[in-house]
Amino acid sequence: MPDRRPKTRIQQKNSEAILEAALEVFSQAGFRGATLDQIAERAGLSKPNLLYYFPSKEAIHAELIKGLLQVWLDPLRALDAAGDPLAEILGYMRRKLELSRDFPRESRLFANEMLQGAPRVERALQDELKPLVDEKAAVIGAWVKAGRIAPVDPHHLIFSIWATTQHYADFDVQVRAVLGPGHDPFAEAERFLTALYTGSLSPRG
Amino acid sequence: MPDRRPKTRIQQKNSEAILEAALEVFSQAGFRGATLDQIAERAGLSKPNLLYYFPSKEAIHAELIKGLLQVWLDPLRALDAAGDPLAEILGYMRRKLELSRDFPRESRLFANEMLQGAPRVERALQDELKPLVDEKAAVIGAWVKAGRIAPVDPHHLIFSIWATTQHYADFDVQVRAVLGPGHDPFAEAERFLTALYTGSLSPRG
DNA sequence: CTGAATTTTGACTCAATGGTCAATGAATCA
DNA sequence: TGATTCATTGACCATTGAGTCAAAATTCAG
Repeated sequence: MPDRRPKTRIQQKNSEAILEAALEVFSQAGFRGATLDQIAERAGLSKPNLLYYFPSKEAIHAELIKGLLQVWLDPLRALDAAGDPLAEILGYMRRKLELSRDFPRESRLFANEMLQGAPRVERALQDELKPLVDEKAAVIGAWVKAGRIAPVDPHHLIFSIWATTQHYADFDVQVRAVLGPGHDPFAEAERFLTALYTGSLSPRG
Repeated sequence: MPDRRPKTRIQQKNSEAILEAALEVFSQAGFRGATLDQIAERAGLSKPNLLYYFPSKEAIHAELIKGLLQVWLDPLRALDAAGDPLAEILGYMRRKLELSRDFPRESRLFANEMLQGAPRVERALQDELKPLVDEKAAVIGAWVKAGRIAPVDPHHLIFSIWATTQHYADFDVQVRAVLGPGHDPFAEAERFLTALYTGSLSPRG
């Protein structure tokens, strides 16, 4: 069995192909909806060969999920208490929206996990997500207290940024069905959300 | 085989029990993740008995989906061009949030469907959702043009209401994990979203 | 070039799952 | 009460899907 760190070129290449294929399939069908055959086919491997690289379906999924939360949280980590409040929050929104645009499959994988009740990430939510969000919510809370932005609940402000940005990845079909052709949902979303938060957060609102 | 309209008391009762159980299971596990055994068990029936009432797993799911879009769109239909702009939009947000609170399983069922690429509702999105949204977007657009609310993209305003309200049903686990105990997410959300849209939509923003 | 290590696969197993069916057990109604 | 329809189920079946394994093919180091 190959080690965690792929050693040979072949292992490197095939592991990547498997994860890429698995991301595609899991994000679209959910964990139970995905089959190893689908993943193997998309990766250009036979099923037994796929199982030579990963011990189980669970393992592939776990590997995919592992990095996910980190990437998802990075933009929030970058929110700087020393910066300009509105600019920081808008910057966070923008980075999150870019994630949705550039990694929609990752977003859907995560959404699937949440819908299923987060059985495989609940721990991580408690141990990593909550502390970070609490920390940044405190930063925002301080801005509010100092009168530098309008009074809002920091936690729910963060939720609203998550919700609005991820919506464009997770509900992509719906968004496009409603807008019709000739639209760039993400570009429009950036303009709209900038206006939304600017209007709402400016002090003395 | 029983007709569409249940005739006897027994058919009435069992059909309902099946749909109720199926909603529970489908919304949590997705279509492929759900099994007839799970549904049958939850409905208190044997699997063959369940299949006496519905011809297939597909049929149960279809029946569930059928009514869904209507219920989902009702709050938007109620948005009144003759009313006060801000009050109408806030009212819509509030009704949508109540749906999320009172029917989270329906919300998740719908979200599952969207994540999967909406294979079973794409037609309905085109034929029913889009026209209605376009109509109401035009109403909001007229309010903007009249200077009665701040200039915003009506379609994306509606998207943001969908996103923020459904988030509390679909990502319930995450919301609760982050907030910790002692919170009423929906009550807090109502306050936050009211402030968000009031601050952002008030004219001369 | 040769032997060892790595990679690939055909042929399996075993459990789960959607669905069928004939037979049995209730209701119901004349 | 007896005949007829409705409801329920145990025993199946076919397929799919996760995972195994020994053997074959390929790669690679010396």
